[in-house]
Amino acid sequence: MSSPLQSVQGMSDIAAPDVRLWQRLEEIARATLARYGFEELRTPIVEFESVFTRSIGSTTDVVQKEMYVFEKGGRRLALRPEGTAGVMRYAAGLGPMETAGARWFYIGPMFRSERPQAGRRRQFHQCGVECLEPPSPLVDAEILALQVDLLRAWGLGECEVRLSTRGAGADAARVAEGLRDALAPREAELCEDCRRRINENVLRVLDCKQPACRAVVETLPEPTSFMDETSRTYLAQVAEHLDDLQVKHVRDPLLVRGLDYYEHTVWEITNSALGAQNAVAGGGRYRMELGGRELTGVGFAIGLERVVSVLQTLGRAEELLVPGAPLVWLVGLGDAAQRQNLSLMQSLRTAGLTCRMATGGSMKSQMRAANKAGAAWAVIRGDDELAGGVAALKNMETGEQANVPLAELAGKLTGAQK
RNA sequence: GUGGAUAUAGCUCAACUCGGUAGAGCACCAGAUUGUGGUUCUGGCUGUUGCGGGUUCAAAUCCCGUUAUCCACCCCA
Repeated sequence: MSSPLQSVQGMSDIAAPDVRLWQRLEEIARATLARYGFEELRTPIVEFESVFTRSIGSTTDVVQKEMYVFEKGGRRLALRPEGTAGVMRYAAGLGPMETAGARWFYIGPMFRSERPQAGRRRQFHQCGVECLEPPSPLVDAEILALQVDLLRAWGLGECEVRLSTRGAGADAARVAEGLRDALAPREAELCEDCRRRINENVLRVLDCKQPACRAVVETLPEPTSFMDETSRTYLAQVAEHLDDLQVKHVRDPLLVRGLDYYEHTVWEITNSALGAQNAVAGGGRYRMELGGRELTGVGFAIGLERVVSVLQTLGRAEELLVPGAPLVWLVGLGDAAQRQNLSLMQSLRTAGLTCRMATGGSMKSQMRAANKAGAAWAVIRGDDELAGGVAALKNMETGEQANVPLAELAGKLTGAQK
């Protein structure tokens, strides 16, 4: 029986101290993305189901078995399983002039009903970008370089960029047909799944891990060999620009991306610090039709849980955190002092200080609380101090203590903070 | 969705194999001549053994179910 105290499977709370790392990662992301000219776009978490089925593809696993779908007021709604579809739904409602040079980014939760494991949650978080500028190898390279730049800014170590192309226009159909023809005589050698994939989604066969299937795949012609010259040239230019930008990458002709809307350049970034789910990020160029408008763009998504996981494995999470402001702890002896400390605490906060107090307990227990909270200063007041219009200010690190006139207290503390 | 492992105090774990109503460390709280934290010493508190059912005189322990967690497959970030 599920307890009302448990969170839903695969959906976890992010509490302190971890949440501080998340905040820092988001802060770094916003600063980095701003330098590339991206504006944040906050789209709803719930969309009409069709927004996803039409763009991601109704035969993909993400849509078929992983999407949270429900009905409300006779409408089929879904929790977003990824970010691009919602952004494109927004873009499709704008005029061509407004989308022409659009650069948007998003950070937020996504939902896929998969079995949780290392690096996989049912509610997970992605940071992604969408760039709707006219297709160009220059833009693709820039976006990929941005992604690598961001991963570096977060402090991830070695990441491997695998690059490929889906081909443009009719190429996708030609590749599928070419692969089917090549596979047809060898169907008997393939696993059950792959025999099904030949018709449903032939690219998936390339991705199969079964030894028998791999053996067959290795003898196949490269998918790019079925493509038009322009697709191959486009990929070569992207690779050249990446070299110019000193972004290391490897060609991986077998790279398959799961969503239907990709065309042209696609890539995936993996990190060896992760377990089986070693993809930390992915991206590519895409095209989709929504509401009678055709939209093309290039974008990426980064799995934040996986970034956090890499940083923790590498032991680099700690160094990302910036220390908080010094804490001032007010200690009061007796009801009168406690009451006046409440007001004093507020005025210190108005002066910009970070303050707390305990509402009860002996002086000893209040001092213990101050120490436990990591306070830098203790402001101590009892009857003597109240009568003298002073407070005893104690440096919790050195143990030094001196009486300070109330009027000078805030100035002294803010001065000590520098 | 499939498979394997796991679930005991706030945390990390012991007791389970060979049933006899749960222990340790850390943490927490309080004291150590009455207004001072961190170290030390002394004392104290803590559990529907995940949940539900079954077998038994007796279940943390054996059996079934269920929920969650971890890991892998599938797929993806």
